Amino acid sequence: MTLKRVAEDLNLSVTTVSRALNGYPDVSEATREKVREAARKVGYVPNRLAQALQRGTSEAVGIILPSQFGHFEDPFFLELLVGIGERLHSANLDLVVCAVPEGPAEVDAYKRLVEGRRADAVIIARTRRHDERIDYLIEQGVPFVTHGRAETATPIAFIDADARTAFRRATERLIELGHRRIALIGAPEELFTAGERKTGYEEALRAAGITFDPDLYAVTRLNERGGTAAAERLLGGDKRPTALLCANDAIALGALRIARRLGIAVPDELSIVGFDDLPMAAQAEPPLTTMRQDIRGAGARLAEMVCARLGGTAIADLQELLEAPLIERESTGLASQT
Amino acid sequence: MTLKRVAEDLNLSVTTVSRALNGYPDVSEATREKVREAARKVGYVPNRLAQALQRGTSEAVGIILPSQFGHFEDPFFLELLVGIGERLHSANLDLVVCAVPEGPAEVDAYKRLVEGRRADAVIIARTRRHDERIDYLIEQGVPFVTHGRAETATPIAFIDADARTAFRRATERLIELGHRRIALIGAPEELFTAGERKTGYEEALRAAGITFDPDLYAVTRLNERGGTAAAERLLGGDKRPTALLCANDAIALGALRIARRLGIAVPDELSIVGFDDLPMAAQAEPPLTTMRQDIRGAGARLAEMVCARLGGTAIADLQELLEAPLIERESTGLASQT
DNA sequence: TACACTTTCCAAAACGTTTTGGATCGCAGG
DNA sequence: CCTGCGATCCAAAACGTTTTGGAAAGTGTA
Repeated sequence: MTLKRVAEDLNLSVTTVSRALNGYPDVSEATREKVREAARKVGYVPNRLAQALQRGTSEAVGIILPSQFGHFEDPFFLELLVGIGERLHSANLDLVVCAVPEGPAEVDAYKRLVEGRRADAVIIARTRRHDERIDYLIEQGVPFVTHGRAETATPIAFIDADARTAFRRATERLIELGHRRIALIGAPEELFTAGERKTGYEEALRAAGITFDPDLYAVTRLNERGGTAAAERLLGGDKRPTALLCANDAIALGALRIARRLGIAVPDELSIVGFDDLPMAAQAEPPLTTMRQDIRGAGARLAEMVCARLGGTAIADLQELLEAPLIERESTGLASQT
Repeated sequence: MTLKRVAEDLNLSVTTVSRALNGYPDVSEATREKVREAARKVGYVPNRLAQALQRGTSEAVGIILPSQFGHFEDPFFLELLVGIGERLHSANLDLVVCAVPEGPAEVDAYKRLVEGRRADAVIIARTRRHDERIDYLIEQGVPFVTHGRAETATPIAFIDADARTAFRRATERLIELGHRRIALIGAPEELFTAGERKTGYEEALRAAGITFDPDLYAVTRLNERGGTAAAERLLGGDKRPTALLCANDAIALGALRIARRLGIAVPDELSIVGFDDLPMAAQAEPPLTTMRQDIRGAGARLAEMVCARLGGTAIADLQELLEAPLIERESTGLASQT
């Protein structure tokens, strides 16, 4: 059902019908009502493509889903996606998703998205320190917002958890509990957030006069399997840490499993801290101490920010750092006296 | 950069440029090369919206993400999404995702998608026995494929795990191991697959001359929390089952947790079986016996099917039932003699 | 009566493609 | 010289909308 057909039925011009439906003031209330009624009755729905073509915008935002993140172990992305999707939907924007293997294909996918005018703006998640996707978008002048920061020449619109502060506080708390040998299982170093987490951890150590021990630092992928691997290495050695700070709840849960397998009591012999506060964290055995991040909320905010960006809001007004408070449960406790 | 600009640069008509790029035979090889070269040099990318409008197709398929499924506990959807997305991307189709709360908003979202010509076809996941989304799409004549079957008047294109056979086999195996009191934690009954699973279970019981005991049947949501709740009920009673068949790995993991909390040894006192074979299943303590389902593969196949459907393949040729083989690990064993 | 101003409507252009239905030219065959 | 034909090219219409720049009719004012 097209505008033309509705217009013919009513013996009006398409112009008038269009303007009636779009709330222009130059159509009488009587005809506006007639038009609304007729449109409703025949089930008229505007053709998105025609609208988009005419307006020169596609009313859609794109996001790339690196397939690697699709894995079960990493529920982060779906949660973010739902947050973004819901909010965009209520703003009457479509969300175009491309799943591509991580690597050069990613930038290509963004290219197809923006150069084919399929999306007015894009969202980037899991930013890397030096991110070609961001470089490309800046160069092209495409509006975008990111979840996570990056090292860029010009400022970008982002939302991010303040992982540095969170990790500093968590480390301070562990020190307060008497821990001295605190290990960090960090994220892959190309991720911007990896540096933040490590910095926060180091700041707290330094403030307490503890020197950073490279043997107490491991890097691994952000999933449970990564956690088990790293924990095996760290806990298998002779200078075993008394506390384990994990980049992720998934990693922390993996570490918890290893501790159990090795017969290390948590929290009596080993304290473990995660990040994210997944629902599973509270149900772990013992319930996991972690830093809370509202991922779905961040997704919703990201969607709002992308709308704002499209509406012309300045980048400087679209940079948000979210607190990630420490939720103390039962996986942390006083350091053992050994 | 538009077709017109390219044409002007070359002193050709837009017609010729268009036809040159699209491989029509009525343009000389010499001009075709010139056009290709010029287009490449100025970075011409066709405007998807204009193409879509003209062709009357949007080159996109839609999928609705019920927000409820976005939850961390249920990684199913993301995996499916990645499978679908990758394959569609390589077929040069866009994937438009809407996240909406489950309920009437779902059908509305599909309406917006198809009536606004935003998608040529749609994919439905987690089908319900009586599914308004499907009814609507059939009525509208919109091509669609589903993950999961449904009770419909006319046949539909679907892909689904053969949960009935899988659950029958699993139950048979438990009976073979000496179990008599086998409980089932099923999915919410409005889901089509819930009935399939229960039927398979009942078939095996009947064949072994065991009568179905309603006290050994619980229904719960398909996530870990659902599993803990249902297991608490089933294991707390006096006529405790010796085996637990779960609709889901997530549920099974929840049940495992409850067994541990109640001090019930797995598998010595209680056998537990899941479904999906999430990566986590193999790493559970003890490693979970489960039925394997390749969700990402199903997603890819779903994408192929939707392409086939758009290409005119008959519905009858697009109905696939996938085997879900039993993977025996250490959460199952001989029935205890109590 | 003429003028200006409002209100209400509309024809036509535009967005960037694809496709239809020729038009033009050169050349071979009669 | 005319006809027919293949090889190239192109103008214009079409897809469904929004927007521009009026036009027509009504209303009050001088």
